Amino acid sequence: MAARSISQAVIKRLPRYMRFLSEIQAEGIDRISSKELSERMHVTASQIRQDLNQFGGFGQQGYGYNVSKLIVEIGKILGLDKPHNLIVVGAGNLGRALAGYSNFESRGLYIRALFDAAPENTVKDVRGLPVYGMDALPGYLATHNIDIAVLTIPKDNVRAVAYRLYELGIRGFWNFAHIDLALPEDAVAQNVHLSESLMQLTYYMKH
Amino acid sequence: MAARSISQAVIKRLPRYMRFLSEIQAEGIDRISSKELSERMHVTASQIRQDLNQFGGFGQQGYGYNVSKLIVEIGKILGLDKPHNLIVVGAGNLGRALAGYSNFESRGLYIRALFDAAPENTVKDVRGLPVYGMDALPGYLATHNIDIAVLTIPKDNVRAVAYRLYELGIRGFWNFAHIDLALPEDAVAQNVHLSESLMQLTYYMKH
DNA sequence: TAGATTGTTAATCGATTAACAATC
DNA sequence: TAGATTGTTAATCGATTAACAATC
Repeated sequence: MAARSISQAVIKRLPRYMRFLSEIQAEGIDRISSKELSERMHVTASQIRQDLNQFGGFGQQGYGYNVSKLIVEIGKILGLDKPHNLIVVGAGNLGRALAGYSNFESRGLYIRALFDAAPENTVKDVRGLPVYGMDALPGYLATHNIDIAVLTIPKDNVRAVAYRLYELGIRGFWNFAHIDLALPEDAVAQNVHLSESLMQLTYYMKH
Repeated sequence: MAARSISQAVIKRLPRYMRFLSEIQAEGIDRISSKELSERMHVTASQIRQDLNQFGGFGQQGYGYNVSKLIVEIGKILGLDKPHNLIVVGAGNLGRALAGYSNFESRGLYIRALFDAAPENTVKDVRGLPVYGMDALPGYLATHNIDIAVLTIPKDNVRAVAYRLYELGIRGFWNFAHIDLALPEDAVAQNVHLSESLMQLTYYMKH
């Protein structure tokens, strides 16, 4: 489908289109023009058309875009047309918070289990999900089709754990430790730096 | 200090400079050239010099940059030269996870209390922080110098709660609900959309 | 058909990189 | 002083916006 070299700016915007289109769909609207969408999203209509056309002509002249179709198409682009199975490594508050996001499932993203160095410390389970010790990882990954690991463990352990998971076949890493995780070519890491977001807030409060 | 209209791209990078410089400082290094820093951060030396010079000449020809000084200067730009007091509204897993980030304090960001619609459900407290009911907000904010609210409550309540907090004097909002929070001119919201980050990951896994 | 709105090219704007004179 | 590296201007690159012909 998508030609090589779609800019990162466009890819960042795609999930945002998804969110707004889902809201619009939930309102029972099934047709929208780039102009209407641009007003809701506070971007230019030109940008919307330009972005979507990187992937193909999803609209229709004189009509606009079909909301349901667009959701499906953007979903395909984002790799959401097939389900993903995830594990959370690190069952602290953050790991449990992410495991509890039930709305991931509406996008085909299923969190299947949590792993923790001290699973016995986990007082309450999250949505009935199992919590295992780290030594259970090889066995679990050998028998379950997991493709993404959510890393919510302390910074110092991340590289080692990620490498171990890579060896066990995981190729997608959603990393919340305060480190830029670098991995072999065939793996992908998305590093989330929450504190950097907070510092942007303090910047804008000052200026 | 900073002239108007520093680009958003630069502001996003500033906290990242902070993180790397702190690491470098922790290694006992107190002097670094833009070239060395660029190799660590995987950006161009040109960009580093260009970015820093938007705010003033922090370096010295033939020498480079003093790490400690640079940390202080970027801290000033980011508004971290004065402490910020925060409350977390929504004491679920995510709220408790953020309240537990002890390393915010090294940047002068102090989480002082949590608030929740059902505070009695909070089994374990976080680092000894108090958890209050929502009706305690006016009294608490009248007697404590809080300037940032961390919103970790369900999407449907966010706008109403944010407006209430705004009326009680809060001007900084770090919002984790799946919504773009819009506020009056004199307030600032930083919206964190975790699921959008996950969808970027699935995109890159597919392509 | 006339009106609306896309797809797409061209123009503009902004951000990044390169280059080098200034200077420590 | 000579060497190193910044600060800063100029060149390049890329992303956004404007405009309009194509077409539903």
